[in-house]
Amino acid sequence: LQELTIKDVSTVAGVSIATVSRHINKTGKVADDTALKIDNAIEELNFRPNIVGRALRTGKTKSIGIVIPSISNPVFADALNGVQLVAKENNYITIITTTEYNSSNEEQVIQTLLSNGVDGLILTVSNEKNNKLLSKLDKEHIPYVLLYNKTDNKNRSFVSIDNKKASQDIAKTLIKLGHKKFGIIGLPIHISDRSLIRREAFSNCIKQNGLEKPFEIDATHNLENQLLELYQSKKYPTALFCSNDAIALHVIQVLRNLNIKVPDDVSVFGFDGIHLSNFINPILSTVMQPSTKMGEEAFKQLLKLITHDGAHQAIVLPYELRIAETTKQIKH
Amino acid sequence: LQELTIKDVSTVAGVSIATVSRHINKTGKVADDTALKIDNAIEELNFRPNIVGRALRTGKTKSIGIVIPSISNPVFADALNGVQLVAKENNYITIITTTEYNSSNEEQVIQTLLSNGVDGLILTVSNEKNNKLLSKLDKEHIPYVLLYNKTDNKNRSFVSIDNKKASQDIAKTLIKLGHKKFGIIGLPIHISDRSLIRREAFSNCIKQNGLEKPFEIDATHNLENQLLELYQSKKYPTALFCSNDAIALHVIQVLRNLNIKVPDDVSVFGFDGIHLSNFINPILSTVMQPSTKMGEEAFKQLLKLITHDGAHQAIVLPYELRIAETTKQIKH
DNA sequence: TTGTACGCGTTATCAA
DNA sequence: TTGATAACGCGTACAA
Repeated sequence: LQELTIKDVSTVAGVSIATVSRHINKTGKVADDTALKIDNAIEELNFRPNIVGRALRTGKTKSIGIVIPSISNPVFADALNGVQLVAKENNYITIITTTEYNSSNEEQVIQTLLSNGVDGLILTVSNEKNNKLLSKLDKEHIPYVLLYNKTDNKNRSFVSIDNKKASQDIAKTLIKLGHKKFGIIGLPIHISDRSLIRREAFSNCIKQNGLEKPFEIDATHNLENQLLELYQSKKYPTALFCSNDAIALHVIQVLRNLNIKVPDDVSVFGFDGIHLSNFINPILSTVMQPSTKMGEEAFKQLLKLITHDGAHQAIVLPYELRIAETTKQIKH
Repeated sequence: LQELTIKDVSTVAGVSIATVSRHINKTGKVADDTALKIDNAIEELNFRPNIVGRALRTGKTKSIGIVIPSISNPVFADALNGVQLVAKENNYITIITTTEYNSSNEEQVIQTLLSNGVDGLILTVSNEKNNKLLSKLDKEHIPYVLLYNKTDNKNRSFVSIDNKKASQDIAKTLIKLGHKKFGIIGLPIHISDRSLIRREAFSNCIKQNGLEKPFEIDATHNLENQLLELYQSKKYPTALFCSNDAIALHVIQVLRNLNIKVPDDVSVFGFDGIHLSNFINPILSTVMQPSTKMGEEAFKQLLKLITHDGAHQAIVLPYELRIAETTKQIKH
């Protein structure tokens, strides 16, 4: 694939490879006429420097590794877009790996990325706390930024929204609409620590308002049957908080199949603000995370860490509560 | 990031680097006890070979480059998943780049990928015909597989469905439902040759059935106003063919804002079969492409090309016509 | 301002 | 079965 080297360029231009290298990298002075000769040679041969050789020599690959649960979830796709946008501007390429929501894949993909010599990592891990892998990265001084994960560790950087506050906002909104019985549909902790944070913040807010502790459903385990069972009982929740939009869309479809009307019979709240939640009918009430912006910020912070001109940072971006059509004042 | 080398391993194991390399790559005989010593050293140091050094030496990076219009469109995200699945099995990493539907970005991202020494490419280009870049790749014998693009060139490999037949199927379905006036909403040729193929196949099928040539709308140009204008006239189409699902979802939302009922007033057909088209209400009638499978097949074919044990292949996968809830028999 | 020569980590050839 | 060493393409210290 890569036949030409700077040797070829130097031959055609009639100069040494050192001069060619200097001109390409704009390090050191090169006479105007030799610069021209080199440019012509590069043009003529259609030469592009071999990044592998450069990487071996410099110890930098100008690539970053990304670890996310899945590409298919639009939240992460949007974040990837943000990362790519800024990465491209800075001449970095991105190597994307996914864990498919299986945390035991995290180690392997990170090892693969490190082995490929990435200059840094952007990670969304299942669980930030007591994470052996992150500790290992810390110990080896490998630059990384957490995306969506939050941490209290001052020696780690992360980009996130305030999940706790957003979840409380949702609880308050639903309470204000007159709801008294709640359900939470989320992911287990070994899959997503964000889900746990959202669940607890929501649940605590409900309880602090003197209302009954929400019923909890694990979305990974036979969702349809669980919903069916729940709604066959008389005392079913009138409001459901889903810990992400993908779950919310799925829940709404299941309810529709069960002939339970949203929002007339049940209000549903999501979390993420994926574009398509805006296209469904009724439009989903949700928390709009600035995913693209989050990806951009994650890369910018990572770049600071890589180039050593930045300390660790907790970047918390604003969110927007979108109260749309899947939530409604309760009937009395 | 990568401090340890096989030199360190050889020191700890008390053998030469050549033996370590042989053992790691299972090339050449290594005595059982020295193999054990090497394994222990690798374990103890937590050594992983430096892929950059290996790549420089072997000329193979075990990486492939992917060029798609966008990560945010779930069609491509699903295809990426398929590629990653098989790539991972074969110890290849994937470098993903996007053109953001701007064909002038194609050259730059491909150059970047080649410069990074990828062993091959998977491409979805805006327009396969008269594509200078593809000709250049052909000339330089760079292995690549087209994904979603179709080609008549026997010296190129591609993975696709039969867009023409699928579009005819849609036309026939709508005709059978009694529709007589049609609209097509698509992308211009410089953005997507698939859109053109679908449009023409649909249009020709309509005309061959003695019906009026469909009205055409460019989705990239002020969609809302165009639809508003169209539906203010009396003779508006009762059936709209959108050349992909993303457009269809957008169109449905615009119609909803204009208070035009789908499917009661207008039938809408999409194309792609993204997961979320199944979650909207009404459920979208569309062509289900096996995107994940298509990604898998693209990688498998690329691997054959890379390892030289395969000829070029036209891989056409079956699709499924999903006649769901956005299409309806016309009122008389 | 330019050129020579070394080394980054690895694999592969050759000799032992 | 093992070890010494050249080479991959590049950047850079040093010499000119």
